[in-house]
Amino acid sequence: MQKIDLPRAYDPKAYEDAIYTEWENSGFFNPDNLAATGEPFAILMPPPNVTGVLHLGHALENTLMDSKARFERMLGKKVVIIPGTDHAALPTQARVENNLREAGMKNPRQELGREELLRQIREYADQSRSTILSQIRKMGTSCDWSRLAYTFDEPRSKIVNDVFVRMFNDGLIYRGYRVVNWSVLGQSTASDDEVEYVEQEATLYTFRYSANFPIPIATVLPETKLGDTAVAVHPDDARYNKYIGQTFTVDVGAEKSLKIHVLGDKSVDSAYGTGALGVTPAHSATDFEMYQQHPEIGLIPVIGADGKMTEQAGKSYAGLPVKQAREKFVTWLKDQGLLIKEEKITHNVAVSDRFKDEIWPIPMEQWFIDVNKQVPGKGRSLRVLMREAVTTGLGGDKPKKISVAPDRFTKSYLHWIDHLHDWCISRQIWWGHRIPVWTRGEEVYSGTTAPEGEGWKQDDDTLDTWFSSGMWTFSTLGWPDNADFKTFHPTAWMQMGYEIIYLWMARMILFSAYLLDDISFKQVYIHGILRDKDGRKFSKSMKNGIDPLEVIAEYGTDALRLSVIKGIAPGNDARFSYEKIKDSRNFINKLWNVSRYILSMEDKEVPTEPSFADRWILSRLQTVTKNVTKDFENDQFSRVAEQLYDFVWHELADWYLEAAKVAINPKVLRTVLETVLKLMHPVAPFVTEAIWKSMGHAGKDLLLVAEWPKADTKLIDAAAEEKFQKMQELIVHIRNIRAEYQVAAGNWVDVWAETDLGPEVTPVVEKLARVKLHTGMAAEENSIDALAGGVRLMIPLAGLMDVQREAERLSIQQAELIQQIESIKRRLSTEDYVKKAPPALIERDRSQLASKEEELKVVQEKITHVEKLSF
RNA sequence: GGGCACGUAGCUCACUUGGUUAGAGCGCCACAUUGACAUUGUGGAGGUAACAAGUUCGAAUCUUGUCGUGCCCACCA
Repeated sequence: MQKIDLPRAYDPKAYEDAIYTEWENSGFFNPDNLAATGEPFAILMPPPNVTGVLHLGHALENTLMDSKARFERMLGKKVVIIPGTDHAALPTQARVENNLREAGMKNPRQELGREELLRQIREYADQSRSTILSQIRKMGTSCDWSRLAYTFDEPRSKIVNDVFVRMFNDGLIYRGYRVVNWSVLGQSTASDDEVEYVEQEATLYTFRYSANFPIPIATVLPETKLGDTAVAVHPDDARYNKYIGQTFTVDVGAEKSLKIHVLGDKSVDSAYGTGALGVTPAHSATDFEMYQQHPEIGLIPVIGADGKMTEQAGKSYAGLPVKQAREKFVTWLKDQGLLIKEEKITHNVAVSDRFKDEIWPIPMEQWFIDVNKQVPGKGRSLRVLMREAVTTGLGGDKPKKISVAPDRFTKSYLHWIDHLHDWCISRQIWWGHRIPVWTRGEEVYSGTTAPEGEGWKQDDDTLDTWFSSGMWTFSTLGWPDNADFKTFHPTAWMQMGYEIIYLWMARMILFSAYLLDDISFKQVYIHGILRDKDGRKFSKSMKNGIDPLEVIAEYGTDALRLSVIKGIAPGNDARFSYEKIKDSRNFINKLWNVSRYILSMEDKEVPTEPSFADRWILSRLQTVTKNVTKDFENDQFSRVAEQLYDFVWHELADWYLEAAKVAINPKVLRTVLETVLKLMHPVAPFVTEAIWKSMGHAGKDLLLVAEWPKADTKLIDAAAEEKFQKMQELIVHIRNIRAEYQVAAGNWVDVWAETDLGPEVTPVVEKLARVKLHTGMAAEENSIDALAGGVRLMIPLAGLMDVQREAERLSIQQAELIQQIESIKRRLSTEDYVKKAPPALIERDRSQLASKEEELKVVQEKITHVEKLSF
């Protein structure tokens, strides 16, 4: 045996960093160094937010996109993964401000001022960014670092401004006075998608505005009622519909009176509460819509951006925090005898997903993208374009259709599109792209730079962070003139978690459709989220987080990669546990040892003819190659991992390597190993590259760019597969029959098994018997004879079941067989079955029946035998 | 309230167009052990496929209903 110079166990730490550096230095991460004839294939890395460090979800994403990219690269395509990060405007500023608050600062914006706070945020973001970039390297992602992008860098910012100006000039961006989601703590708006709902106990107050007002109403927010301008009732409600159209003047005890119009509106549920709805246009999005339909009712903002009551709420309320105003108003209602009922209910409170404070609907001037207006030159609205991109293709052009996998997410996307409101893109925070609009008196100018002349003032607001991420697929490629843009857009493949379909995917579709008249990517793969072993989300507060870097340090990157994609179904959440990582680590080690063994056999002589075992493994390898290729093409990553696991462990290692010990064929061993390494490289890049190198591949002959194997149908050998399978059955058969002889033969059993497999098989059976039937412990006593038509073995009795257990097992087996036989007989005597079922099926039944009857006979003989033994 | 999923072994999950005896990993039990690998090997136990009805020669798979679980959206006056 050749000296083995590889360690007994694979140690990832000894290889990973060096291999990554070698890949990087090879230049093959950059598509410019790949064959120019290859089909372009671009994947844009979903840019991680610079709000912190990477977690397991990022490990999953990196594994998915990198596996896909490595597969496509080996197919010969011109592959690029463009890495990048997202400045994540509001989340990042929120994170830094929250940190400052925890450190004792009351109002960071006031205390630090714009410049200093921005400096601190930038510092935090830069640090987070560099951590993230090194983590991406650790995960083995084969991205082209020369194309690194950042949503807030110079080229990206320029594109953001260009696009804004263009949309502004096209009339798609407008400034409007609307009710928006306002976070008092964050001092900024939030889009609908940035609002979470938390269930809370609250008091529902039922009251009348005044004694002369005929309709009672109910509310959990009494203080906002100081801004009511109408009451809406269902037009068919006999109790109230006589008042529709009337206007009442009511005194609400705040040194002012309110004019309340009574409106008829079909959306009012007359069965809920009092059956009437107090309309507060300024502090409810739905009431605001009602106001837009009936502008005559007016709008009275009573809560200000500072979370306190405004002057318009009345003198005695102005300046009060809302909670105090609520108490004051309720007390007043009680004193006036207007409060009819108080009851505890649970309801959903809107909360900012970043600042965690309660969201108040407040009317304000904000910037919006109009999703319903016709896009100049296209004759269709953005909403329609966003719909077309996943249904008919843009403008009915089929190649301009995005395929979403799994398809069910298309449905929820369309559902969302149908309920889409204009997108509020302005934020009142400082970290982000400043809105490129300048005003001077009544003049408004939008441009990429400040207009000429004195007295212009730039808008103070910044853009929603998704405004810039929505351009990611083309801003990274250097739209509009860069060669990359022409080569790689639309990008080939995209992946994301289902939780950002609306936030991100929708916005990418929007911008590409509007600006490029194209889709942003051809395929999108939606994945679920990783949960802990009990199905809970990973979160800081639960302290159940798993740090990918720690996993990598202990188990290696390949083990991490395998464990995150094993057992995931597209779009479904998956559970993640240390058991999975260990299992993957063990498998990586198995592959390592398989390779180590194969490499130690390199100097063995080559037999003149491949054995039936050689032909078997080569044949199986073709099937596996075919299936793995297909699964990669269809993004069935989990199945890729499973198939390779089964093949390497349970076919190659468990059967072939043992069988091959009889007649070692280094050439076949090497072919099989090389193919396996190629097939596994996309999911386990490091260990495969390490083995590849120790096979003598050097310099630029990297597995990274090795050619993907093609299944060779000439090597598919049904005869060899059948022979091998029969041999496996023979081993099982021998194991089963030895029980009959155990007493008769003492410590050793002399087993005779008939077979028509021929003399070639005999030595293999003997070899396998050592492993599978525990004959190895006394090999010299083991004897085997290759007799005509059979195999004769001496097998030790250690480890056999006791007679009683065997008897029980046999009687169960007998009962099952009888049942099965009867069921087949019953089926075969069904007229319809015989008439309608495919003939092959009936044939199968017949032969099965025969073999089962045969089996039953054997079992019954055994039972007789065991019964004798038990005396 | 509207929508989308799901319910398969103790646990986590597969089963690609309905067709042999529903599979795998973990866990459990028994056995083995200087040979590439204890990060190992060989076996075993364990399932009325949530329940019910229907379609079919045949259903885990298709239809309907019931029960249960998860998620998304809307609303919560």
